[in-house]
Amino acid sequence: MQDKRITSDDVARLAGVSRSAVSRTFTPGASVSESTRNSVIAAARKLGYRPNALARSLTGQQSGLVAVVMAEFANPYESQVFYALTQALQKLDKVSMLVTPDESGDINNSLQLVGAYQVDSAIIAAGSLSLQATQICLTMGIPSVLMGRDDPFGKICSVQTDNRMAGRLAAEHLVNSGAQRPAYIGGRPDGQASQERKQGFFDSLRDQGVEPLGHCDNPDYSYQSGYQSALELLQRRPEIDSLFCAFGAMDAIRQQLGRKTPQDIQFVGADNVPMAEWPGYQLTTISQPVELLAQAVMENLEIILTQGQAMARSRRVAPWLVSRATTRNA
Amino acid sequence: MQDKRITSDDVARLAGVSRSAVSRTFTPGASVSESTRNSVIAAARKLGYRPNALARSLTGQQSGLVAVVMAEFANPYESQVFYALTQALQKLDKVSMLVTPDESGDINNSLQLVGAYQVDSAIIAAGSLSLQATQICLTMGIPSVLMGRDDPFGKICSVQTDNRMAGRLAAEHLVNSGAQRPAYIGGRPDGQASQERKQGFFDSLRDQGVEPLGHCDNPDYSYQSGYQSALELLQRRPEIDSLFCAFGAMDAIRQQLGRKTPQDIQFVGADNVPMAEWPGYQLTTISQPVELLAQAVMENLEIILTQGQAMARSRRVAPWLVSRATTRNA
DNA sequence: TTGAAAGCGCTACCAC
DNA sequence: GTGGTAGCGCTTTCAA
Repeated sequence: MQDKRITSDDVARLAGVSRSAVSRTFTPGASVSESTRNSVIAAARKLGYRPNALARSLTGQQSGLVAVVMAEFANPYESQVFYALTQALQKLDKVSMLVTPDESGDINNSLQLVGAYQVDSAIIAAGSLSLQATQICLTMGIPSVLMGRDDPFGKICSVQTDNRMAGRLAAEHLVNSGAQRPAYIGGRPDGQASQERKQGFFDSLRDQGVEPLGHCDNPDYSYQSGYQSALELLQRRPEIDSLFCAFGAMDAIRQQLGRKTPQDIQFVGADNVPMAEWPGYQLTTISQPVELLAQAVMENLEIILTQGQAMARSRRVAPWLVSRATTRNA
Repeated sequence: MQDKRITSDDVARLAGVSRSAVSRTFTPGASVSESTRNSVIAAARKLGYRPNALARSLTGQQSGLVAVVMAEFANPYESQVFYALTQALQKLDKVSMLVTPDESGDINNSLQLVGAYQVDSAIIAAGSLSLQATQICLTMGIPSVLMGRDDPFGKICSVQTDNRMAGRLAAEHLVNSGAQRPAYIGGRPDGQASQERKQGFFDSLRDQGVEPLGHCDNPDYSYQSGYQSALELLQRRPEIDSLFCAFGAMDAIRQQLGRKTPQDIQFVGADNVPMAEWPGYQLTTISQPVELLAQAVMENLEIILTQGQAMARSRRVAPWLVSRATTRNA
């Protein structure tokens, strides 16, 4: 119920020391005598004192604020990533600030806004917006890490899933399960991740002596668009017996075309979204190693902040196969 | 590429005015002459200046930071809410800070952390954790708004969906569609929202002369638990011909029990999650009016901040029926 | 090890 | 309407 904010001055007075002493007590690795430290801690606890992070950052310290730029939250994968990032940051006593484009789809205003909060760094995971966001962060002088794609200009480091490996894992699983005529339905044709997945998938198939039967992209990686793409592809090539794809495509084939799994067709999902393990789905998927990605981002952030933007290297995180019964109960 | 941060001093110098003039230019409703304002704006633009929000908040201004306390992101409804809140805050030049419990499920440390950032207020939507969070925010002196439940102590205001109305809408829809033996599968037995929904549902049924056939709760409102509950209920009362429930229950009945819709059984979903409109589902649902809820929260925040915690009143936001083809294509 | 004092960038108050 | 100045809470020299 304390109405007034407790300042270091209050603590100092109660502890009978100077403000400097209080500050030192809360500065890791500063030089304070045991007795001083103890009385300060005691006074601080009694008063419920916490250093004002805003005031601290004004003295040249890091603010502890990290911007997370994301354009999409509809896809559960995105929100999972955001949650994981926030958790990881919290563990380092940092705080995430979500930055989203405004209604017109523009990211600039929002970035300007959080820029005013002196964020130490930015994590850019905004899909199609990421290039623009990267540019803006660079000109604002905010050290940044990209997620989910490379920086085509090679200016900043990135963290992403090893998509080729994801493709290979999917291919191996399908072939091991007896697939003979596999196909791929991917995301945006211009999406780096989708391209890499496809490449890994096809490479591995050929290595195993299986000829991939076809592939198609879906314009925006949405459920609907995957649904459509799958219908078209399967109408063109009805002999396809297995697919590496996302949920939309799978539902289309099972529901619209009435194909049964695994008798008629087999699937590996491209995203280990929570839905994949629901009783109705039980879909074998390639995991998106969200926590590991977040961890890798934290490590790069650390490097960037202490040694500079140039010292951080891009990183790939290995996904793995999550094997589940592929049959639907219906 | 500018490396040094631009301060109001820089702008003042370039514009040939004082720091005060710069400050006034960026203070809505301050008194500056047109000519001064213009030259300041020009200089600021040229330098890429934005007032430092952290420094500003040190002068007694509001920080513009708002904590959003949430315990769950797995449920797409939660992340939708967070996104909507962030967007709404951004529109008011405010920034959201997500606060989540740490790995041990404790919210205190996280709250302490963001408390150090002098948040102006907190939005508490943490389900089962919200009572604890509310308590902590109160003792830290952070004005708060609850989402999705009432404060049992009546200390702070809340914003929530009108759950009784949701229940009534569902009942009317089912009866209009010819339902005779409806049942309800809800969330946590202790959950206020679920209880209210049930009450509205049953009241409306009785008003229409239809006797509800049964109901059950599911312990944690998860997909799995709804799935189980539905199987049990339907085994006990196989004559049930319609349900107001969530996804898990619906999938269980269609897939596990093989009941067809709408011939064998009809559904109204309790959440208008994105999935509801997927081609595979096309489920009629009660909307969760997320944007309106966010808007209502903003309005309460405004009241709290300007007139004090006590002046804000709890608010109910009306949901509506989203009617879709209830048949699955399969 | 300690305290006094300067200063981070900003706004508010005060004379002009 | 305008500029000087004090001060927000903190960390960090610098003497002691």
